[in-house]
Amino acid sequence: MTDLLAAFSALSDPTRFSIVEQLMDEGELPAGDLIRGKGMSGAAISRHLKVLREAGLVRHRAKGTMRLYSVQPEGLRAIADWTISRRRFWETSLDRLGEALERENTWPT
Amino acid sequence: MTDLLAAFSALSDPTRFSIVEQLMDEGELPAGDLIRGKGMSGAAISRHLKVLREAGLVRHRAKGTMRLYSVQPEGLRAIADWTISRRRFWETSLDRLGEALERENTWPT
DNA sequence: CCGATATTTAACACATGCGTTAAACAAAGG
DNA sequence: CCTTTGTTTAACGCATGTGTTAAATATCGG
Repeated sequence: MTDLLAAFSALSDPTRFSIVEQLMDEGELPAGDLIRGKGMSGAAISRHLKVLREAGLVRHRAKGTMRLYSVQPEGLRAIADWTISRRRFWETSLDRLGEALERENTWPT
Repeated sequence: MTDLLAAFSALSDPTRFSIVEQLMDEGELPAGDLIRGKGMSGAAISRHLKVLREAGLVRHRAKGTMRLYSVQPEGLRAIADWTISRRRFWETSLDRLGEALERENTWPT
């Protein structure tokens, strides 16, 4: 399976998507923090994290007995590159990419 | 399920992804054309097309007994919007969105 | 070394996904 | 009408995905 399809597959699950969003919003977090609030056993979350790791969307490093998870940009790049390469299909005359960017805060220079 | 997750889910299947790519490359096509070359029964492709329709990624119109399929921009927009909103995670200092765009051919004005 | 804490792996049950073939439908044309 | 062509739906079987609980691992601090 390509990187891109693996990324789509991994993100298509609501639990995994919310994990990625949480890591984007809160930065590096221990697995335990990702378990709390998801209404699911630690074992289930641990397996979701494995899927995200194998899709290249997150990475983790050991700190003592904890595993600190964070977003891995490479996996997202596969999606971003595809999206950009096909932008002609989602852009409209009144909604160019440049304007889409302006709806967001400007990136740091 | 949100539009975004439905789109990810629909595109995570290799057959469905290839259908969307083919429609992007070749434009509107009858279901029969999408069946040929996929090495799979028409019934299977028809069900894949239904999944893509329900995810808002393709649409179809009747022409005689044929169904002409094409890409539906709205579904792709969900992905594009999310990707752009999170671009900070896949951009790098040497690879800004603007430069990524320049790697592609310029969009029509 | 022992027990407590953090996380992953194993084994299992159940739901969903995807392909098949056969049947159903719909439009077109003789 | 009746048949042919194009496409979808139904019924089924098998593989994969996702959650559970229990057990395994690993690190830390006496």
